[in-house]
Amino acid sequence: MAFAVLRPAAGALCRNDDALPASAGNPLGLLAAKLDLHAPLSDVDRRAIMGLPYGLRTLEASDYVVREGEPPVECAILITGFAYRHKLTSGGRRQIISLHIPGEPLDFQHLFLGVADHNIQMVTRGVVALVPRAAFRALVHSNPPVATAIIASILVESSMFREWLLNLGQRDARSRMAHILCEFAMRMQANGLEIGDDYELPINQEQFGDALGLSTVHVNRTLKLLEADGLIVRTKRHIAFPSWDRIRRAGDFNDRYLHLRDRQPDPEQVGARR
Amino acid sequence: MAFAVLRPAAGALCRNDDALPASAGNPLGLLAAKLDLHAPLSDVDRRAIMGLPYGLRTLEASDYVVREGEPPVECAILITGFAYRHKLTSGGRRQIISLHIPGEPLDFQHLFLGVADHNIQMVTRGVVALVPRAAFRALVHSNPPVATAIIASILVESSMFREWLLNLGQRDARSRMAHILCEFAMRMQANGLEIGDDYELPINQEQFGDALGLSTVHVNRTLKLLEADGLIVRTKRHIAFPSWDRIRRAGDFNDRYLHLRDRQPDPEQVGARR
DNA sequence: CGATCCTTTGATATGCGTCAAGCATTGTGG
DNA sequence: CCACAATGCTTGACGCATATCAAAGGATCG
Repeated sequence: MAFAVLRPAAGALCRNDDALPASAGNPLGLLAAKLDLHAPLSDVDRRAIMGLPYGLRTLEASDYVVREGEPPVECAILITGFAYRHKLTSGGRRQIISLHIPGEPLDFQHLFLGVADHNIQMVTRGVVALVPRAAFRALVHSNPPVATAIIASILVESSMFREWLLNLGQRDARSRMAHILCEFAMRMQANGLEIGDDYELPINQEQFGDALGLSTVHVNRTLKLLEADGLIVRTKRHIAFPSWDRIRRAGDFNDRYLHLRDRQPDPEQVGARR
Repeated sequence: MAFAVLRPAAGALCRNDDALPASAGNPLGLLAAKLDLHAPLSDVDRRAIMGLPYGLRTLEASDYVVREGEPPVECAILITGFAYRHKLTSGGRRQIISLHIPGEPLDFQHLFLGVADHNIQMVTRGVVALVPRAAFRALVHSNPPVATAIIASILVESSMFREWLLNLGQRDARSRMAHILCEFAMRMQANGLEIGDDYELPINQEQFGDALGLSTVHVNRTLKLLEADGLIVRTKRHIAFPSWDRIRRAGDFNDRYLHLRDRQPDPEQVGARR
């Protein structure tokens, strides 16, 4: 599904039919906040990000944002809703690679590549901001603090891929599932999105299975196992953790790989002019 | 194992006890060649890379290059020998994340992060060039073509992590193994390292198992299965493919994710000044 | 030329997949 | 507002791919 390119004047806001978060006079403010998590940005840097040209687009559940094999042109930022990244085997089996929450850039992984090597699809209905890729690349080449933040965000995402590899390759179903539940909760919280003691998992059990490398049936059984063990409480897709410490241990979850506490020092101080 | 920082004058060559490839008057030439695979570099750019300050160090098999939890300071480039990236569960199970061949940068994944989130260890004895991380970061911030190549190389590595996720999550042992054998052969070849019709797999079966998420026993059985099916011929650790097409199909191997044929256009032409 | 590491093989166990069917929930159109 | 379709969840029975345990050969190297 190729979508038309909307490219309004820089900084202009295209209101759309979906409600946007109150915080966002400019929806790219969400991205600026997210990038600031990885490397501190000055007001000037933030303005540079929010000054990027963009268009808003509402997508339905299961709409494609990126399709494998196509050349990336627009770089999508998720504003509302959830999305996921996946790859398919030639036999049609699907592996979900990552799950994305509002504010996250969806396509930095293709920023400097010529062809998309995986798909990105909406989990739910939502809004994305489409920024011409060239604008981001120009920023990377001209604004060192923003470049640092963008690259750090790419690297943190890669780190998450690595942790998922460990998860798939070495942990059993129970631990694997607990791990991802922890990761999701922690990321929601770090991005200021968790509302109370529980959160709603936006995916169904089939999708969960494709993220975990498990069959749907086994996902169901493992969920019930975690529940029976008192590690989670479920109502529909809402998950609560009676004890963070217990679920954390069950999932062998150590948040180091999310790099939430190692913001880079200001790049002004790390240039090689020693 | 923290190692002392060697930092000779820029461009100076520290001859070491190990034989270096004939091509390399300057061992960083290997890196320049590798980066040029991802984005075209001019002679000036190449010289900028080869002008980076570095120190050479010979490491023994199983020596650590990077250790999880430590702050990255030096950025290692593999000059000779093989290395691998891995993570451990708290229970001590090891997942190998990637396997590295001469010429490859080992630590770009930590270039803009404050703490290492995984380990890198030598598979064999070999030589690494250690470049101060700040020097690479300065280059990223000052030299757009080189920045493009470095970031592209990071992104291709991430793409490989994604493919490995698909491999671990969705393919059975036979296909998974065939896939990695294909990948390794293709990368060796793309980097000008394959010598004939066969190549030597530098790892033992236990390590292979940890890369595939399989037990050592099952690695052995799967190797013999591939052999019995005529997909590979083995003598010790040497692997040959009687038919590239058959092993490729068995491994569901499509090299798109390696991005060998989509070098970026010269970044001079992609700035956002439209 | 013994010690160590690596590979190979057999026997047995198990975690998870697959198949199949029923149940619950949600949305939709008459 | 009800009926029914579509989608997602749950459960049982069974099979298989892969793990684990154990031990015997090779290879390699000081």
